[in-house]
Amino acid sequence: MSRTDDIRAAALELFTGRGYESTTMADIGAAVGIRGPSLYKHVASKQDLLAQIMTGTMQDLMDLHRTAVATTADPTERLRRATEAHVRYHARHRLEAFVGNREIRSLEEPHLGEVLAKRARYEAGFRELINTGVAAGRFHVTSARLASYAILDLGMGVAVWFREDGEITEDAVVWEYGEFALRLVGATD
Amino acid sequence: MSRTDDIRAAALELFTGRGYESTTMADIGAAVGIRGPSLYKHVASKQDLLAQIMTGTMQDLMDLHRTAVATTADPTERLRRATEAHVRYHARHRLEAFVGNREIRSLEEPHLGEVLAKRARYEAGFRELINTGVAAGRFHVTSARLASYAILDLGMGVAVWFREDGEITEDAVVWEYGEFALRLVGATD
DNA sequence: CCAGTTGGCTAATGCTTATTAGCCGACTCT
DNA sequence: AGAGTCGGCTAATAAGCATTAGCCAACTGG
Repeated sequence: MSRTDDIRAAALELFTGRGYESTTMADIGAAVGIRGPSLYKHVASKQDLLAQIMTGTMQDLMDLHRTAVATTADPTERLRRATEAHVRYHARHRLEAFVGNREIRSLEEPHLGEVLAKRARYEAGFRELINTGVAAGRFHVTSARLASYAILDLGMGVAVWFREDGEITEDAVVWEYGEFALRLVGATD
Repeated sequence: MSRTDDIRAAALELFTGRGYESTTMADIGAAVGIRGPSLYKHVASKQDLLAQIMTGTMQDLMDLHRTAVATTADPTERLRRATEAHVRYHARHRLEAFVGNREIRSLEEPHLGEVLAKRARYEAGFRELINTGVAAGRFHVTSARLASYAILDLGMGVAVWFREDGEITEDAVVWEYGEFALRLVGATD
């Protein structure tokens, strides 16, 4: 763990707690025991710190989604695994996910476009999963788009309220939310 | 009342689009055709503008919730109506709801405490609704807390993606999300 | 043992910002 | 008409901020 990693971790925590705009380079420096200007010996800029968090988060989510969906063709099982991966990431990396969702407005080009494109593809993946299930007569929803929005939003919510030391474990949330997703789409098993 | 309301509306729109911290008084002034400093002839401060939005939003939500739940004792119907009110508010007043959720970090005391307290009571209302249904054997969930988080998060999501001129109408979202909520808690009707 | 690099520091630079002061024209009421 | 208020304006105030410049001590590798 290098100093640079410490800085990234401190920035992540501060961005989560008070937001990108309200976090100063001096704050980040103080969190790792140095002065604000010294940070520039390790990172390019404050904006770069944000960009790293955002692009890394979307990349991780995409990778997990692909892996989750790769090993079965059954619509119900695919949706369950995709939802579980989604929720598990939002519980386990709640700071990254929280910042990734909340601070898009502070991300500048060219990273903004990249992240938005990745996000659109991620959403499309869920919608397709649901559409396939509906076409196969396994899911029963009026609008696949609404259902996919709903499932994705559930995960984002997890990043907001989940606590590692809370009374609900990560596994409990993952399992229950997987169930919620299947109930949502009216899966017949 | 014209000017002051125009200013509040402009501030709401700008806070939604670029966030509280990134919105300047000059921006808000420009949106209503005057200079930044002139705003102080109508409002006390930028922070006051935010506080009005936040407290007003929570108050409206609480009122709607109480009304929705008042006219029936059936657990399923109560949860459906509460969810519909929740979702309808988030669709119809998406800017208020969006800012209300996203900018809590920028709200200062004493308004912060007030808003957090109201929000806690609002959440407790939903949890109680679900607990009652579970106790009556009408709902089937492992954790009422998880289910209430899930339903509330769905509404917040609506405020993010809903568009008045989109292809999905407010009524469609309200109805479908009401169904989602009942499916989520495994309501037996 | 010394040249170079690394990673700190303080001071300066060049903004941007909320808010206040103080001025003034236009309208209102008597 | 004239006193007062209303609602603009520009200029000043007093910060706060990201980033750069330039300095220096400690390590490091040959």
